[in-house]
Amino acid sequence: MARSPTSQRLAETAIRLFNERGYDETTVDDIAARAGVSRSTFFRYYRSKDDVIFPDHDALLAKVEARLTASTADTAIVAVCDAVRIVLAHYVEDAEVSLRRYRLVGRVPALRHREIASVARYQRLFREYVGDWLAGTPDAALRAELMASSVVAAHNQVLRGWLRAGGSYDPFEPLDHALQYVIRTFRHLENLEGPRDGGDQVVVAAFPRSASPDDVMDAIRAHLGSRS
Amino acid sequence: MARSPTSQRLAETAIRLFNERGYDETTVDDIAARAGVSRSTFFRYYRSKDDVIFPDHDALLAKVEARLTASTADTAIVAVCDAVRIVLAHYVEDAEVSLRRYRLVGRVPALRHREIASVARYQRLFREYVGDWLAGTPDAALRAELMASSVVAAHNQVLRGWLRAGGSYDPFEPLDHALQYVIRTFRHLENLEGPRDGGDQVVVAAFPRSASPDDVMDAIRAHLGSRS
DNA sequence: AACGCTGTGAGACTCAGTATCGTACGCTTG
DNA sequence: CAAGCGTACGATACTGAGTCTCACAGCGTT
Repeated sequence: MARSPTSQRLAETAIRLFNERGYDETTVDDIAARAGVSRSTFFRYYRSKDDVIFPDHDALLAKVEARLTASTADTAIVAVCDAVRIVLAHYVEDAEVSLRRYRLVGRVPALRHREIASVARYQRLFREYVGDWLAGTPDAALRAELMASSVVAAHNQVLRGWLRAGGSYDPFEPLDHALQYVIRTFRHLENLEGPRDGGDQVVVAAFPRSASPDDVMDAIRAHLGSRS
Repeated sequence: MARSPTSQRLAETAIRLFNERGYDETTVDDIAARAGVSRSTFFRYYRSKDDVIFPDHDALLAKVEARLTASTADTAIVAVCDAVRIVLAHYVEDAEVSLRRYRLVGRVPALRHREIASVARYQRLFREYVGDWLAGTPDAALRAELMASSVVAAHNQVLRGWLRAGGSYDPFEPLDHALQYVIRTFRHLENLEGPRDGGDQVVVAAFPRSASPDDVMDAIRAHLGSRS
């Protein structure tokens, strides 16, 4: 958290060298030497070579968790959508670093794995939160998994687009747009008793005046998603 | 694919040693020695130490891809749901190995990362497939990402449950159940012009006879997912 | 001046992963 | 039978990540 000037310089040197020579071609010795410190010092600040690219993910995860537990949203899915903004905000905050890292990660499989692994931690956090919220309802675990993965997917999609575009616009509008999809998609799932149980379900229907009964039946069949 | 007896013995020895002493405490030398071969031979069959736990993932991915391109489903989401069965089938096929690996992966972060990374490859494959299918429609990339991640999430949820239960039941029924959720949830998204555009949309509504106009309005508001 | 604390450097060590060379075995082909 | 040939394996050396231990310098306290 409290980044010392030394660790700062190490991170900057590392990114620069990775971009110049490539990740695999840069040794920790190179980074340390160029930053004017010893190899020991590097590993004192960063537990591994790739840590220097992905710093404070733990801190960010903690922030997200705090936001979740403090949430006053009336729905789990809304709370999670709200929390995921923190993540995007973090990327936008230092866009420079995010962009450099994005280009790097795209070229180095090892870093891509690392990135994917940290995303999975957010998804897990969300899954557990939603799972607790839905506890006791039917298919709670399944719906929690679906909601969490969808929120993360929406976030990733928006983030990737923004990074590909070189961070040239405000990504929060598309994020809201994407999260609307998710919220609208899962609201009904959240209030549902079960997939086949119409319990206290409320559904809205609108047909063109010209629709024949057969048209209506076809539409209903399509919406029920009858399997082959 | 064509597993030689030597590679087979190496894999078995490795899993046994990992369970006995732990993953980090077992060196490649240990595995090779116990299997009666040299270190060189180990790396001839497996590119890395963790490869011995996750073999033929490439082959499985190819099978899934083949199934996708050969699919005759009338909807992208249905095709993907169909394809994901292959993955589950693969785990079920040698349940013994899957279960041992599951227990191991749960304890070793490095292996968990590896697992997550390979899951991400399926998700990416699905995303690209759905993206091609939806190409040209509004929010194609976003919807593709959501569908792909949901199918994968449903699969993972079912698989984890099955593994936790020690593989004691047939997981395809819960998988169908979960995929029904996904299909029913995303059908309407697939046919949608856009989130706000009611174009040729058909919606079904049902209210209890006792519902007042206000009840109806509240329900509609809730379903529209109006934000804070 | 003795003490402790903190940040740093130095060096040894383990182990994963790569590359190279040598060699034994079994196979065909003349 | 012998000469050649490919495949599988062993042996060895090397690079580099990551861990650990010790030493030392600076700096403030009492």
